[in-house]
Amino acid sequence: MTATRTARERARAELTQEIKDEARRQLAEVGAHGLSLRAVARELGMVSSALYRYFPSRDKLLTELIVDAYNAIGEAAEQADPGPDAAPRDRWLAIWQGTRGWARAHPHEYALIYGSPIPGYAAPQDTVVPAARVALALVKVLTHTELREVDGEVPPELRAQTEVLTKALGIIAGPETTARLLMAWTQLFGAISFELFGQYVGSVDPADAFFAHSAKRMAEFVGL
Amino acid sequence: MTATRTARERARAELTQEIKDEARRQLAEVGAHGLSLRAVARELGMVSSALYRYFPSRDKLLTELIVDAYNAIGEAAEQADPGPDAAPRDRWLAIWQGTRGWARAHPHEYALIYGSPIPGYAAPQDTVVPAARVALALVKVLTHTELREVDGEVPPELRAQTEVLTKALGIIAGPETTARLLMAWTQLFGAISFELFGQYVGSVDPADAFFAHSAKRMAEFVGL
DNA sequence: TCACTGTCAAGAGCAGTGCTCTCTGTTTTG
DNA sequence: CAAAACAGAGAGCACTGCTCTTGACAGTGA
Repeated sequence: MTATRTARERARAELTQEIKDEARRQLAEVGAHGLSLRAVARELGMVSSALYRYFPSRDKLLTELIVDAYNAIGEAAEQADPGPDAAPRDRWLAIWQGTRGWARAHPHEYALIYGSPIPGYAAPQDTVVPAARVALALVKVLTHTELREVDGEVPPELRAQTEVLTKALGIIAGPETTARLLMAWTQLFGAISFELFGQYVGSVDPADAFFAHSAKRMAEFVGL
Repeated sequence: MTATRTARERARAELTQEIKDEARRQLAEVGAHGLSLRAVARELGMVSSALYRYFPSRDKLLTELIVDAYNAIGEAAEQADPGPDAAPRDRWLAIWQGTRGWARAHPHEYALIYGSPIPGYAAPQDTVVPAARVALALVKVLTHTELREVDGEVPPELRAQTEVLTKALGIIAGPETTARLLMAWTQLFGAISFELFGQYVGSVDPADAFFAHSAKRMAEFVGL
């Protein structure tokens, strides 16, 4: 019956989760490169070949970890947002801080999604939606908010791209604003990556003040 | 004699170079993670253990490749600069384009230096100076140029950091300008990373127009 | 109750890895 | 010319991802 079947499936789901947890733990210790199925199995008290019942390959396991990480950082961004009642600038800053906070708490998972792509590994379509969550959280702040209009010419090629984006996201904003939003998005993750990957060592280290300053300036920059 | 000694040493230097070249070739094919000493040795027609006469470990080889990559991208940036006779905005844009051009031509070497840090690998002091070359090229455009003064409060913590930087770099610029320069530097590499690491797929792809636009906006942003 | 079926873990094995060691042959040096 | 320094070869260790086969077990229909 379904009862027994679910019992089995529940055990399976639990072990799957345990494998991912242990893999995440190892990720934090040795990085994506050093993640070893055998070591995960060993830690879980099972033999390596048994893991292949749950994940067809090391890459598939990594893919799941990647999707989880995208969702986790996206959720962190969304959770940080105080909501539509707060001042837009405060929301913007909170989302930046929330995103950075998660990244600092999970540097190896962050590196997994925003670091060097894993060679021979193509991001499956599953990652597209979770990957956009942080950006969407930022976009949400701009909607139903009066934006200072930003001026500037946008070349036709870029204008076409921004128009596709505004349509897809359902935002009412000119090409220049959309382009600046993309720049802000780039700045956010550029700053986090530089901080986590050690590029700020020797210049802005610790980066707290600089990060908050950047968030503020980029808010102005997009017209918030 | 020095002649004979240089004969041996020259052979050694040549083989060292060949090893690095082959390693770079492999890097482009399989990435840093897949770089294999055995495969390099095989391709060079020698046995793996012989490589250890030239590089004490795989990590040391990687370190050399990293330093080389920093120097190469720095040189690309410097070469792209049309020099002090050109208009500052043109110089700025050219440096951005030159940096991006090198990165696109050597994505795996770029990933090596601006991607996820290699776990268990600490960047040696040797990388600090080469790592700053691109930033210095940008700074050079600002010196001896009349900057539009940019306004904005800078919190004391960040102000202290910018003051250390302006002293070290010998630039005459206020804290806000320096902070904005740091943001531009972050934007430059954030955009290149996003492009190479696939984050722009589905939004600004190809990124040529957006990149040029970003360069222009960031030039204005720093007061150029 | 009994045979059948699907699931699971275990173990051996393959081809590959970084790295160390010892051995032999060559080149350089005193 | 003998001694010392150096170069490469080869074997070997402990490890990796992954495949294939084998034996044990749980649930199901006759």
